[in-house]
Amino acid sequence: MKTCCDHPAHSRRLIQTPLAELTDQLRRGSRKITAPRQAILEVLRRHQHPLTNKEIHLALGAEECDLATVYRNLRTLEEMRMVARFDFGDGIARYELAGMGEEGHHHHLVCTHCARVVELTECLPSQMERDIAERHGFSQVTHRLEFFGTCSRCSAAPSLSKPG
Amino acid sequence: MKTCCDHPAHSRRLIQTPLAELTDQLRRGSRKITAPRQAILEVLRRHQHPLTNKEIHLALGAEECDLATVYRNLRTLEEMRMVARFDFGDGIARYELAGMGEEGHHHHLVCTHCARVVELTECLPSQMERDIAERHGFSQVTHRLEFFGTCSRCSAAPSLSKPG
DNA sequence: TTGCATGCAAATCCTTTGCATTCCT
DNA sequence: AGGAATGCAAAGGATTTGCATGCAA
Repeated sequence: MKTCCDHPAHSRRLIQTPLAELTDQLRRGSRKITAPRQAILEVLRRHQHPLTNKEIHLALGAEECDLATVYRNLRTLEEMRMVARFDFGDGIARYELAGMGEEGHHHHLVCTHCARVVELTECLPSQMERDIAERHGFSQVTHRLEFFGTCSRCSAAPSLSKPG
Repeated sequence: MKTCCDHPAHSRRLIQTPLAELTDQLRRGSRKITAPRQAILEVLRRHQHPLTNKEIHLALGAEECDLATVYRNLRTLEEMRMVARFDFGDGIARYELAGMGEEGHHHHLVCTHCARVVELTECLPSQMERDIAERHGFSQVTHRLEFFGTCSRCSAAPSLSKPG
């Protein structure tokens, strides 16, 4: 499988939306194209696996902006649906560049020992969400689904494994 | 449907494991039967829908113990699998008394406007988890699944709805 | 008796916010 | 120009932890 970056702990198919298209989305949302914003989008484009605010901030390197700006922008980008937020159960928000519509939707399998993350293509049976919405009179129903377990490396050497 | 308490925002089937059985589980886990511990279990038994640490602490009433003790106990109970922790995406842990084994496993449908919570009986296709585990060489795979949407009351009067 | 559990207070960590300033559009 | 975005510092809120004391086994 083609991997998104050097990080051996992650593997997923590449989306690689051109930066120009991302800035267009900002424009269409009446958001200003600022240096921090572009830098953050570049980081997300380079590392297409779930990143925390802190990790994004670190990855900015020379393009560094304030950590608060990272938080503010990720929130904005989430509202604009340009990024997707994931919850791995540790109380820390993680973000990924969102694919267009349905194509982008996916879930993860997370190793609870070494934090290795595998992107999954599987999802719920398509009618399940609709059934649940209808049965309980809810609208605009979405879901959050993540899998957790122990990866092969960690079951082999429980204490030796390190992320990456 | 039989409801677990007066709270109109929640409805679920009752489990009502006897307190004696719960304290037995503590004993089997070599945990001491203390007043705070029993009081917390009583609260969880009375309100069988997801509660935050703070809510549990409030519900203790006269049996009040320190909030830190609530946190410590919920963590312990989670490790012992006596309670299940849920993530509703707001960064606050919520707990429910766990049913025995498979029977207890369930998911929720949460209204993102008024926080109404509906317990669901639906779950993933039973082989899906096994397939994913096998395909990626993971063991002991579990999952977290929650649904979010707008309940009928909130779509009718978006701004008037209040929890409960 | 013996250590696990608790209370209290302080510390952590993630995240948000107020405000003056900067800078896209 | 004018409003949105940023930097900086401080605040907020959930959760954890150190330590002396208390209590179940």
